[in-house]
Order: sequence, then C-alpha cells, then structure tokens
Amino acid sequence: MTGHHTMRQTEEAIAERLGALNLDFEAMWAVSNIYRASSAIRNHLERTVLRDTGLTWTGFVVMWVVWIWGESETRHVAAEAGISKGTLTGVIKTLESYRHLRRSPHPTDRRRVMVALTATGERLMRELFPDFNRQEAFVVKELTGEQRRELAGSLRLVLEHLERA
Amino acid sequence: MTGHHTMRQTEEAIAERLGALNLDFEAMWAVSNIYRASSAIRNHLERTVLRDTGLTWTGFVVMWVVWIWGESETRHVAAEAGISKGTLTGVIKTLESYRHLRRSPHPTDRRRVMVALTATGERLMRELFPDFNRQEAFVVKELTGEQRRELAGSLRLVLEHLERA
DNA sequence: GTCATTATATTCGGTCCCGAACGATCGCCG
DNA sequence: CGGCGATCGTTCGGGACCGAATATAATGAC
Repeated sequence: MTGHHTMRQTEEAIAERLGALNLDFEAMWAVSNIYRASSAIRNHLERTVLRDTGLTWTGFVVMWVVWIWGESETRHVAAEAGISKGTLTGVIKTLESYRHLRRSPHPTDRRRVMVALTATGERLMRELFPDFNRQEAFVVKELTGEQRRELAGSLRLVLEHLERA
Repeated sequence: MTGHHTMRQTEEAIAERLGALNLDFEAMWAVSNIYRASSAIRNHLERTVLRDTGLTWTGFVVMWVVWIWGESETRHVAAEAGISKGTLTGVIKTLESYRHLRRSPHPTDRRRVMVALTATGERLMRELFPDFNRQEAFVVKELTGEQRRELAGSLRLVLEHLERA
C-alpha cells in the first residue's frame, strides 16, 4: 500500500507539508487510515481468498449480500453492496454468466427485478466464506479482542453518522 | 451505504445466517466495517468536496501524493496511492489533460518518468484541501479525540501487519 | 379512466482498475 | 564491451464504477 515509504516517513512528510494550514490532523489520520486499511485489506483478500475463484471483490460482495439476505430486489442489493444501480446491472450480468445467480421478475411489480443465488452460487459461498473469514482474522491478528470491538464500534458510529447525513 | 436496512438489522441477519459456521465474528465485524466505512466516506467526500472540481477520488489521491511528496517517480506514486502502475498511467493521462500535473524524464535513468504538479494543480490542492479536511472532520464528528486516535492507531497496526505479509 | 408524477432497471460514455504481455533501458558479470 | 537478467512505464483486454439519460411501469389526482 505505502510502497517504499514507511508510515512514519509518510506522517513526517505530511506534517511538514501541511504544518502551516491549521488542519484537523486527528480527523485526517483517522479518515486516511480507514481508506488505506480498506485498500490494503481488499488487496490482501483478493490475492489470497478470491485469487482462484474467478470472483472480483465486488462480485464477491454482491454474492455475500444475496447470500445473507436471500432473494432480494436489485436496488436493495446495490445499496447493501455500496455500489450504484447502474454498476450492479453489469455485475449481475457477469455473475449470471458464471451461473452464480439468477434474475427473476418481481411477483407483483413488473418494474422490479429479484436476484437469488443458484445452487452453484450457494455452494460457492458456503465453501468460500470460512476461508474468507480466516483471512479476516489474519488481518486483525495484531489487535486485541477489545481493540477489535472498539474499532468496529467506532466505525459503526461513523457509518450511522454518514447514513443520517 | 446500507440502504434500507439498519446496521442492526444487518447484524441480526448475518448472525442468523452464519450462526452455525463457527466463525470469528469479531474479526468479521472489524473488517467489514472498515470496508463499509471506507466506501461511505469515499462517497461522502466525492459528493461534497470533489463534486464540482472535475476530480475523481483516485485522481485526487494521486494529486495528493504528488503534492505531499513533491516531484516523484511514477512507481512510488502508484504505491503510495494504492493503485497498480498500469492504472496510474491512465490516471496521469487524464490529469495531464486537465493540466494539473506534468511528466518529465528522469535525469539519469531513461526508463523512469517523473511526475510533478503544475502551478494550476498546486493551486487547486491548496484551495481544495482545507475543504477536504473540514469534511474529514465531519466524518469523525461523533468520535471523541481519544476514539479518533485509537481508531487511527488500530488501523495503523493492521496496515503495518499487512505490509509485512 | 386519463394524465401527470413518481419509481424502477437498463443503457451509455468516460474513467478507473488489475494483471499479463511488451518493448525499452539499465546493471552486472564475464 | 557484450550479452543477459532485472526493472521500468506503457499497452491491452476484461471488468468495475458513476451519473445522466432513457424506457417502462406503477401510483395518485381529478
């Protein structure tokens, strides 16, 4: 993620460059570390768990959402997966071509479209997710249980705050 | 980000769906909240600060890196920005067309390429970043100073752990 | 019942994104 | 000094990504 600079060097360069600008450095570090950690984690999980599955990160997230919630309307899947509905249309097209999920018409509203896992998709998630979770555990290996809970809790506050906004 | 489900509903659905699988839920919540928060923050900053600048998120990150570090070799910029060198080539092409940055040959190694901000790009960052930082502060508004520091610290541990891996 | 408003998924253009393949260049070792 | 393995940025193909425009369908007003 940070390439040939250490985090310490990065912090020093930033402090030097921005020292005169009267900024909220605590907020900056919290936010930029969320983004950096997220990228690093995504890269790690793509390279370890997803590598040989043919799934992209977003494809996996979409599968996960449909797995957890069961057959769902596309706009809910897009919202849960954190992507636009336009993007979801394309991702579903890809996942449909792999026979991992299927579309069906909404029973009463012909504008809407339902998405569900196929048996293949269901099996894939059942096999994949324990591996995925093992790598998640690896990612937070250096944190104590208390730190993990506080981390999740603080992020949840951020999320709820942004949802209200 | 989470659409029409509350986080609480999401947590319940996941616990119900995965209860039998013997997973590390603390790790799962920490990791998935990092990803969710990161997406939500990115969306928020794109919609507020970046909206009228013509910059994409990645374009802004690349500009930021070159701003902080000064004129740099492209492979360092790619690493700092967390994108592949192939992607960076395209992003630089876009930013060059806006006259926000420019390429120049490395003084001694003709394989390498240097990237620097133009005067326009420099001015843009100087004007943009205080706004950006104000929104960063808004994002973590619900956290205490102590929580912000612990959040940044925990994420830094995660990052350093993944860098070593 | 009709028409305007609203809500839905899809399409489209431009950008980002990765990894693999490529061509140019460099550094080293003989 | 010659060649060859390593390193660099670019290109390419396939996919993800957004927001605006579009087409279709449901809803509400009257």
